[in-house]
Amino acid sequence: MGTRTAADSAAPSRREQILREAARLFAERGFHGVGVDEIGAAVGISGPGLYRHFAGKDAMLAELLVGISERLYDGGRRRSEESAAAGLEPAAALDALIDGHIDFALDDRELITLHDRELDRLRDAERKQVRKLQRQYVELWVEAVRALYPDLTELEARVSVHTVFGLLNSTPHLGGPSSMPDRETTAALLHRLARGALSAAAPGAAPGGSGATAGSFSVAPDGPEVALGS
Amino acid sequence: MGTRTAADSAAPSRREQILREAARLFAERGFHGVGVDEIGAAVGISGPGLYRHFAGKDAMLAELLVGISERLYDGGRRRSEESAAAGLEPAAALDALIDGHIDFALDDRELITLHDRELDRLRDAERKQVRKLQRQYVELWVEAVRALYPDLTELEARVSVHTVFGLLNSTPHLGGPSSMPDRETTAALLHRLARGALSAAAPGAAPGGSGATAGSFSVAPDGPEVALGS
DNA sequence: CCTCAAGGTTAACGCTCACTAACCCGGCTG
DNA sequence: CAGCCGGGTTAGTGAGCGTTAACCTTGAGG
Repeated sequence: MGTRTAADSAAPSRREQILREAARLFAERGFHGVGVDEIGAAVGISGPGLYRHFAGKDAMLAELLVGISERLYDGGRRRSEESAAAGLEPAAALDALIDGHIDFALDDRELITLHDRELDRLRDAERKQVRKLQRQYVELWVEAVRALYPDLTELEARVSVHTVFGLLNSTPHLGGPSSMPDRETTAALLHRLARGALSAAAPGAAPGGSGATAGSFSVAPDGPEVALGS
Repeated sequence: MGTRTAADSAAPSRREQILREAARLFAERGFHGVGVDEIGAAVGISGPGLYRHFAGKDAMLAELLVGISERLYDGGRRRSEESAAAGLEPAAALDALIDGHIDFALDDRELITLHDRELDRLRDAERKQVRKLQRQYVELWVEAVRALYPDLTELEARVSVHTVFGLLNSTPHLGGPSSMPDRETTAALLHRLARGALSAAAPGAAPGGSGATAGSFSVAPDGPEVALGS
């Protein structure tokens, strides 16, 4: 391993600078669409100078993707543990997960893009590592969702969680800030969308956990509330 | 362009065979990750034989992407027009759009993957064409959504539609049929999730944002009673 | 039978691009 | 001052790959 763990956050430290620029370029034009010379140029050095910091182009991608998955999973686990420790109700625990993911999706849109676009360019070892972290992250969500909506089957919960990831991860497609409300408003909207989707996942048409906390569902002041009964 | 319109559906006609295999391979390993020799091998001919049918590798991708966007938009427009002609209520019109998109997402998962992964590999002309079709398709949805939820601002509706696309288009990430219910069940679940998300888009109560109590976010209790299927 | 076109084949070319080799230089440290 | 070493540099190399060239086969038509 490198002698350097990712501890220094104060100084951008070249290495991190390279990673940041590489992430941006990879997300913009794809892993194969970016040459090492470009990455070098983006940080002021030229071409093969990168090999003083990384074993190769693949290594950069690997470090990026593993880092992303770790950040996502660790963040999710931390939040889940905090929720459990604080004895929060299931709805609040799920909200914490959602907010964490939204922060990530809004702050690191490029990483989101990379994460599900270039996974298969990795070597077997690293790809398995990333997949494992992804599975664990999904597991956190599935547990949180099923705690709130116990009527969901395992499979339904899993599919729902995946699609909600798709929903939240669509931020890169939203275009520049010109076509998006300000950050806080967007985050709130994303949160409502995600919660709305999950609350409708149960086939019974009666969303809302029958569990301990069925209470907190109040809303829709001017809700359209279509009586859709055809 | 080609003298051949897409009329012959009876005979796979080599050309379409090539397109189908190319789509599969591109989706699997990315445009740059697939060589022409592989595409040729997939249809039983080898390498440069493809150039009897296409001007180049780019041309295959272009035809695929333009075809996808056209199919999506045309299908959506047809359904919208039918809904309007039949005098259906807004909810039913939106349901029609959702079902159309779900059919597409379930039947042509690879095309979905290509559609938002390799768009930037196109020449300016074709990329603009695809983007235009995409915009028009989004417009259909935005109109349908706002007809049903008039309280949504234009921006909110647009963002919500994009995220719902992200939700529906996440089917490729769901893994094989082993990790998915049967088609009909999955379609119904996706429909509920999409409707649930959209029904929660309107800013209900406190946009307290990140914060505070999670409960204030929640969602209309009786969400979409999906009138699906029949 | 000759021709012609459609649809293949293999060989080769040329370019891009990741990576290596060889060299260089400034700043610590002994 | 010597000497190492981290971090650059430029030139070169070799593989991969899209594309072209030249040639071959088959079947239909006058």
